Amino acid sequence: MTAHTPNLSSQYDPSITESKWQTYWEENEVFKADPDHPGTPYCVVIPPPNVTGSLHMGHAFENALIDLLVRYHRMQGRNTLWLPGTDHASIAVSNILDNELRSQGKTRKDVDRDSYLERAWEWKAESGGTIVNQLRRLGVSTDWSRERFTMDKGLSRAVVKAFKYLYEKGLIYRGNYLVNWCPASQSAVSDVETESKEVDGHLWHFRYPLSDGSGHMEVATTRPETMLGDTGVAVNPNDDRYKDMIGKTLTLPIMNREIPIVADELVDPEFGTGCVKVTPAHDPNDFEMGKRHDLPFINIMNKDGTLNENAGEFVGQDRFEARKNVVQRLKDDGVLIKTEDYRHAVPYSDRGKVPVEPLLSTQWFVKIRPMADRALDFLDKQDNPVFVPERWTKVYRDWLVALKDWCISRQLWWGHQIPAWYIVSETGGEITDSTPFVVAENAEMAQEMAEEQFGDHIEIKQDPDVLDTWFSSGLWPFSTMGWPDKTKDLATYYPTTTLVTGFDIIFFWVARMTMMAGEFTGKMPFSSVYIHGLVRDENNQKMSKSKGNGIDPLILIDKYGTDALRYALVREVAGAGQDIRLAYNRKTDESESVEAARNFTNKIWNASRFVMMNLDGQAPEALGEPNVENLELSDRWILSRFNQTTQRVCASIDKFGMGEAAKELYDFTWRDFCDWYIELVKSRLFDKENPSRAAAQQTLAYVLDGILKLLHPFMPHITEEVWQTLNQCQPDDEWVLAIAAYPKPNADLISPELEQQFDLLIDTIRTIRNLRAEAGVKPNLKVQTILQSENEQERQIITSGETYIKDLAKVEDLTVSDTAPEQKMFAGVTGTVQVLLPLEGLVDVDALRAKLTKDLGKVDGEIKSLQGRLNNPKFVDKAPEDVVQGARDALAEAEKQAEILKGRLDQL
RNA sequence: GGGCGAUUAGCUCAGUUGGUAGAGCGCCUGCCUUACAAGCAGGAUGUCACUGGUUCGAGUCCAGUAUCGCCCACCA
Repeated sequence: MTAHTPNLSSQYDPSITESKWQTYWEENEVFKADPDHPGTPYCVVIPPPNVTGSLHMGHAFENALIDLLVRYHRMQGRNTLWLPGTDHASIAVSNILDNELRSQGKTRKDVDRDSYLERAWEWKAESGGTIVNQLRRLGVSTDWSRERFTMDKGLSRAVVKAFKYLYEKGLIYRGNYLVNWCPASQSAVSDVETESKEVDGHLWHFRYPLSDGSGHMEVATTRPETMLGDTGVAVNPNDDRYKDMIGKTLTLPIMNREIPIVADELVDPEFGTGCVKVTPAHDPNDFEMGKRHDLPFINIMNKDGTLNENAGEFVGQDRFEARKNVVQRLKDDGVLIKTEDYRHAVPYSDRGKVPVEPLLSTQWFVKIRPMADRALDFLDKQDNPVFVPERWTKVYRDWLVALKDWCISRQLWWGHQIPAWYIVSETGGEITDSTPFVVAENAEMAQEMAEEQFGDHIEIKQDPDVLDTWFSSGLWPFSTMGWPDKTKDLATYYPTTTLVTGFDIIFFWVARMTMMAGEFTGKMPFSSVYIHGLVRDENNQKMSKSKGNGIDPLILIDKYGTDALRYALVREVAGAGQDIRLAYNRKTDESESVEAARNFTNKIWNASRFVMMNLDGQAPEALGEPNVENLELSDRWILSRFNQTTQRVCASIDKFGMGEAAKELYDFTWRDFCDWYIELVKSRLFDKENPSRAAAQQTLAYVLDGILKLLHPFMPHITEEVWQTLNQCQPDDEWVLAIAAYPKPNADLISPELEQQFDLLIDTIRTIRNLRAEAGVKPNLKVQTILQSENEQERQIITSGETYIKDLAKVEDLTVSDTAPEQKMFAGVTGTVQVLLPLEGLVDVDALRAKLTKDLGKVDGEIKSLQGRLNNPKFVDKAPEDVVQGARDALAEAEKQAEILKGRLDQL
C-alpha cells in the first residue's frame, strides 16, 4: 500500500484513507464468512434498517457498537459473521408512497396494485442503495455476499413457510375481532403500533331514560359518537345504588333502542356515576363486556373513519364531525347534563399520527400464548437471552406475560401478501367472512388444494392483505441464513451470539424473534441482547424526524472522519447503557466531542509518524520483539502499562463496557505512550551511538503495533492505514490488520511495583516542572536541582531515573542526597522527596513563601483528617488491617512533608 | 395508576466489591521545544440534589423527599 519510508503529512486526512480501506476490505472479501473457518462461531445479524430514506445518527451509533464487537471477536480468532441487510418496512414505505400519490392528487384506489408495487420496488432500490452505501461509509465489517432483504426471494419463501406451518398448527387464525384501526393508512395495526398521547378532551355526561319511565341513569363518555352503537349500560354488581336496576332496560336516546342494564365487575363504582355505556363494537372493554353479556355488536363506522348506515342521521359524517353533531342533538333533546374539560390518554397510530379507532373487522391473528410461554420458559429456566444491561430483562419478561394475540394482516399492498386463497366461487365471487379458503405456498398449490375440496370448477383469489412487517423481521436471525433449508450457515452461525439494538424495539422485534425462533428452531435466536441508549441532540432531546433535530452522520463524517465519529459515539457509552448526548452546533455543523475524537486520531497519526521516522526504515518484524534483558526502566514500564491496558480493555469489552475500553485506550495512548514514553526515549533515539537505542526502537515499534491492534475495533480505518505502513505491507501479501490477532495480555510483564516506582519519577518530574513554572523559569533554561530524601529506596529509584528527570524537566545538574543544604531555594515536595531548585538571584521570596504556605495548608488538612481517623479507637479496632496501615503510612508521609515544608519556611 | 433511569467541577459525563472524588471540553499562565498549535508544560475549580438511617467510615448501601426524563396502563 503505502510508501516504505514514511513521508506522511502532519495532519491526518481521513477522507482518502477511509474510502481506500473500505474498498480494499470489500474487494478482498476480508469479512466474508466461511463456515469452515476455525474458531468458535461469533455471529451478529444486523438490525435491518428500514428502506425509508437514509441512515440517521442512531444507526451510526448502533453500527459502531456492533462493528466494535464484531471486529474485536474476529481479531480474537472467532469464526465471525456479521450479516447485513434491510427491511421492507411495510407501513412506513406505504405511507411514503401514499403521500407521493396524494401530492399528485391521487389515492391508492386510483392506481392498480401492480404499478403501485413497481413504484415500491423502485423506491426500495433507491433507498436501499443509499442505506447500504452509508453503511459502507461507516466502515462496517459486514459480509456483503450474504446481504439480505426481508422481501427477497429466499426470505419471502421463509415467510410463506412459516405462515403455513403456524396456520396448520392452529397458531394462526382468521376472525372478526376488535382491532386497532388506523383511518389514515386504512389498515389494521397491532397493539405496539399505537402510542397513547395525553390530550385535552371533554367528558360528556348524558341521561339515558329507563324504558318503564321510572327514572334515568347517567353515563359519561369521551367519545359521544359511539353512543349510536351502544347496546347496554353496565354497573358494578356490588353497587347498592343500582342493584335493583340490573335487568331493566333503558331507551337509548336518538336511536330509541331498548338496551339492557347489565352487571359487570369491570365497572368501577367510584368513578363518575358508576354507570358505563357499553359499545361492544367500538371499545376494547365494551367488547369484552358485550361478549360476557351477549350484547349485540353494532358497528357504526366505515374504514375511512366516517359513520355508516347504522349511525342513522349521522351517516357519512367523519367521526369528529359526528361527535359535534351528536352532542348538539343530545343537547337539543335535553339529555346532555354537562360537559367537563377532561385530560385523558388517547391511542394514536404510530405511523398515521391520528387517533386509532377500535373497529370490528376480519383479520388474521397469531395465537400468541403458546409462543410467548415458550420464550418465557427459555428466559426463566435457561436465562436465555441474557439482557445487557440486566434491567431490561424485566421489561421483556413483563411484556411477554401480558401479551395478547397479534393481528398480523395489514390492508396494504407493500409487503408479503398473505398466502391464503379464497374459494370465491363459493360466495358469489366475493371474499366474505364465510368464504372458505386454503393456505398454500403458492397459487398452483392453492388451486390444487381447493379443487380437492371443492371440485374442478372453482375460482380462487388470494387474500389481498399483506403481513405485518414484524412477521418477517421475526424470522430474520434464521431466515437470513437459509431457513427453512438446513444450510451450513444455519448449522454454523445459528443461534447467533449477540443482538445489539435499542430498547424501543424490544417489543416490536426482540420478542417477535424469540417467539418465532422458539417455534421454528426450538432455540432462542441469540444468547445475549445488548440494549443501547438513544443518541440525543445537543439539547438532550430525542432526535426525530418530526422535530427535525436529527444530526446527519455524514456531515460529521465529512468533517471529522468516520473513525472520529464512531469513537466519539462509543466513548460516550456508560456501562449502564444510558442515552448519550452529542454536542453539536447547528450553525457551524461542528461538534466539540467529535472534534476531540478527531484530535485523538491526529494524535495517533503523529505519534505513529514519529515512531516510523525513528525506526531507520525497519518494520517491527525486522526489529524483533523487545527482549526483557536489554530493556531500560522506561521500556519495562511502558510494556507493563501496555499489558495492563490490554487486560483492562479486553475485560471491559467482554462485559460490553465499550465506553470504558475506549477511555482506557485514550489514556494509555495519549498519556502513557505519547506524553511520557515517547518523550523519554527521544534522547536514546536521537543518539545513534547509544547502545540501548535498538531496545527503544523495538519497544516503540512493538507498543505502537499493539496500540493499533487494540484500537482497530474502535477506529478501523486509521489503524489499518498506519499499521500497514508500519509493517511495510505489500498489496499482495494479504496482511490485514482487520484479521490480525488481537493482543493478549502478558501478565509476566505487568509489574505494579515497577509502575509505582515509575510514578515517583513522574511525580518528581512534575514537581520540578511545577516549581519552574511557579518561579517563572524560561522553558528552555536548564536548571540545577537537588533531590533530597532520607529514604534510601527513594534515592535509588530517583538515581535510576536520573536521565529521565534531566531530559523531561530540563535539569542540567542533578544532585541526589540524603541531606539538604540550608539556603534559600525554591522548594517543593512529592512523597517524602524534597525537590530543591537553587535559583541564584532568581528566588522571589514572596512567591516562594506563598507557594510553601499553600502546600503546607493542604498537607495540614490531610494530617488533621488522618489523625482524626486514627485517634478514633473504633476505626483502629474495626477497620481492616491494611486500611489502618494505609492511613498510618499516609499520615507518616504527610507529617514528613509538613516537616520539610516548615523547615523551608523557617529558612526564609 | 404502575415501573425504570437520572441528579457529582462552568459544560458533557466517569466513579468497579463502602476507605475519603476523576476525565474530556471550557477557563487561566507560559511555550511555534526538529511527531503533533487538531499540539506541549503548568494551574484553578466540587455542601457528590435534599433529609434521615446502617457503619469506625457513605458519591457508593437502605428508607423517604424533590426536580427532570423515559416506558407501560382498558376509569368510561
